[in-house]
Amino acid sequence: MTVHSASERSDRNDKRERILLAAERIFARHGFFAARVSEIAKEAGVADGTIYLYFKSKDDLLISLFEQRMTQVNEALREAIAGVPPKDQLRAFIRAYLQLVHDEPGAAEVLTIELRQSSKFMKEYENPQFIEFLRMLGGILAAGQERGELDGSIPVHIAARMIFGMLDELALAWVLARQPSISTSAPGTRPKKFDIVRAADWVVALVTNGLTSPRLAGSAK
Amino acid sequence: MTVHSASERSDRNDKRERILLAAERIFARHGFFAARVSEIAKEAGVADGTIYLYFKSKDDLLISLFEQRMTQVNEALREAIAGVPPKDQLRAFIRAYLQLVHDEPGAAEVLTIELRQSSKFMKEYENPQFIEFLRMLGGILAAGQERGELDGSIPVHIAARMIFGMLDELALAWVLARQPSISTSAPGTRPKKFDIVRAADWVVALVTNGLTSPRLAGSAK
Amino acid sequence: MTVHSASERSDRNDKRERILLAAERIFARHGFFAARVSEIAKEAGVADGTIYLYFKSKDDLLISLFEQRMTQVNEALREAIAGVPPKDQLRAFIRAYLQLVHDEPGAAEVLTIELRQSSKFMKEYENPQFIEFLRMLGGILAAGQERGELDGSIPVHIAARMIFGMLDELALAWVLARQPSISTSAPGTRPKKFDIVRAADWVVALVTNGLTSPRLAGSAK
Amino acid sequence: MTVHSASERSDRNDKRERILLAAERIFARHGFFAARVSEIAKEAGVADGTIYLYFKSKDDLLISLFEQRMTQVNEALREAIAGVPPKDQLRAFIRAYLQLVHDEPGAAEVLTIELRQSSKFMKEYENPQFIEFLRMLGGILAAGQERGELDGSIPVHIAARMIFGMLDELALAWVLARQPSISTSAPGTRPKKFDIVRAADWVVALVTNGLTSPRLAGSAK
DNA sequence: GATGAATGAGGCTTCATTCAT
DNA sequence: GATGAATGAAGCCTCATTCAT
Repeated sequence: MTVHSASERSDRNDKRERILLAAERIFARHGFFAARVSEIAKEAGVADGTIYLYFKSKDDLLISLFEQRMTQVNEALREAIAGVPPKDQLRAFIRAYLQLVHDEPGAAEVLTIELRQSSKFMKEYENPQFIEFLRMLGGILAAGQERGELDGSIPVHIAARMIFGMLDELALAWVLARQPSISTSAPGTRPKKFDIVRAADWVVALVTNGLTSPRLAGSAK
Repeated sequence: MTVHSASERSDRNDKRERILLAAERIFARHGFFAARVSEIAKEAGVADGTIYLYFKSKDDLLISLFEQRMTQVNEALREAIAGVPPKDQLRAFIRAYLQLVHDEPGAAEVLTIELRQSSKFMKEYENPQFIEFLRMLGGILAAGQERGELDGSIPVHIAARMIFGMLDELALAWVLARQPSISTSAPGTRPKKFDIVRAADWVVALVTNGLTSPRLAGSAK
Repeated sequence: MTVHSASERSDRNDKRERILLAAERIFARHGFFAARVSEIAKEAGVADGTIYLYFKSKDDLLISLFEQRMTQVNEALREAIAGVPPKDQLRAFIRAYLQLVHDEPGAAEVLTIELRQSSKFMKEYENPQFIEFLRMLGGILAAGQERGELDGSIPVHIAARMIFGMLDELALAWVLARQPSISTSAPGTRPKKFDIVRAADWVVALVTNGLTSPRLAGSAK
Repeated sequence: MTVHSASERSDRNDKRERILLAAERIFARHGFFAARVSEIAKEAGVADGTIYLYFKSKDDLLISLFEQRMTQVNEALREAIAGVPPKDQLRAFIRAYLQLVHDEPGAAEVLTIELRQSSKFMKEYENPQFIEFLRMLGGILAAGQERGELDGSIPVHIAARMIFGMLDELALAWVLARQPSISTSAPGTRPKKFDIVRAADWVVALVTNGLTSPRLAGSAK
């Protein structure tokens, strides 16, 4: 309401956002457990105690990071499929997801690696935004089934999981492959570098037609 | 050296195996970082210090567990596809993998959740048995491509990753769904229970023919 | 300096007094160490920093509270014995003290419990108002001895301490007994509730005649 | 059962006792809150972590210290009045208590100062051994009343409290007076040194006959 | 080999105090 | 004067690892 309101609110949001960004970087670099709160504070350019003005605990910091980033992911995906013809929405969804991974590798690393990590969070905390993600993907598949375009024999929630599994594994492989590689790992052990954006077409191809050779596909059934 | 050698060696192996089994249970229950070495020792029925006679460190314990279990998995998979006609090997591989998950949920939980755990292990340590797993799966796919049965436009190592991603995600969803679950989680948030063994057919269906409705598949291309 | 001086000074005193009152309540509720400066500020309706405009530190706040309250106590006691015949002053003193405890249980709790709190305050800081309290009580006793009404074999400063000990212990027992008590303490463990004002007569009786049965008292010596 | 049992048990008890003794000294020196666990460990000649093998927390350490020392006090008092004619038990009790204070000033300091300190412990934790102490003292008084030797008009539990108050205050004054005195306190502010053992007779005198001059006592009533 | 009591480095977190607004 | 967000020092406690028995 006052002239200060806007800038104060933005200051506050700025600092909160800076801490989240710093946490993202540090979690990506060391993993949640190995990450030190003091290192996050240093990276964010704030005092250790300041983090606790914005987050209840280190755990809360990770959860907040999940929620914020997954919310952004869901919003981006929702936009990506908005106005797209139903039959092309699955392709749009997959492409948009891998594009996000490409554009925000740090976020992808945290979401991909830490998300499932440590039963701590998978068991006691059900990421509501991840649920939402699966719901959106499942909705696209269900609509396709209703239109008769997609095979109805695979339960939608299972199919959604499988597709997420593919995307997630590709994201992980890509994220790990693009590391500067600190250690002198034996050649060939690290995942080969590849174009994650281009990989979207492979996922789409697998999901829509499977791996069966097109030559055989017509006569297969 | 003595007449006791055999039994002593077997005693030694027994104890090592007991510790690994205990570690598997505790890691599955709490996750690697939250697991306490002393709890593993208690579960194994040995003293804390005894663990360090068989393993260099807690890290080494997890890595050894990975190697041992993945080696067993690879052996089981190798047996499962041995003697199977090449065109049926992919199906056999997928079925065998999910059957193993079903039979050894504790091992599956550790492999699935902790495997990607924390850059700590994915970056500094390349699980050689996991590489071998991907190589085996990739080999099946490459052979199929060479026989002209499988589409060659998707790189083999990418396709192998995608398939592993599906299997891994299904395993994770299934493992988490079967928890007794202490807390009263909101309805619908926890993955629905499903038959992981039956899910194999869905994976095979997706991988071979995709999700496109069979009616359309013929006329699609 | 300005025409506002008076009201400003009184504003200032008001705020200082509000902070002292808030501190008294919070110290009584949690004890000095467990009390948070920010909670005192909130109770007083001022900002955290404001407290430091009126007090040097948290320690200073406690000490100021002691001085202020003990000064009030001493004034009240001085008034209570003023104009009272010498031989009745001890009784008046004791009654007035326990009446004060009854009327200001919060102050009593802080004075009683925190007064001897931690060597921190008993060793490095000699509460001058407490000294004054003992001096006043000792003066009454000395006068009684001089008049031959009181036995001179017990050193005055020791007798004063003993009387204060009785009063203080009764105050403590009474203050703790009147707690709403959150926890369900085992029956009989918490001090029984009693009338602290009426207890004054018991103290007077003990101090003047001891516990020896009146029947025996005459023939005792 | 084995030859090691005895010494092992005694080793364990030794270390526990050493930690308790160290805690007693450090608590007496700085007070509970200002005392540092690491300083206690150093004083006890053990590592910081070792303390947590014997006590759950710093709080538990203080509570254990209370219980142990008060148990010893109660045992000593019970022995002191055993075999003493009922009419002399009160005197014996008082003397024994102040003798204990004299012999164990460190314990007395902790019990006296920290016992009531910090509502934390007085509100949430009712020292069962202190209850027992009051019960023993009350029992002596009740027996005296039944025999007609003591005046029955003061409730026993109140009288017990008053006597404890006297003893406690004397103990406190004596403990604080015997300090080497680090700070340069103004002369006369610190309690005068006195013989705490001799003070027992003053307490007995006050408790039995009051302060009224013996000359007047006979004609008083 | 086996034990498990002891170690002690190091992290998360709190909170009295400051100071720019 | 008043504010309250920010600071950062410092403490309690954990737990992987060691080593004397």
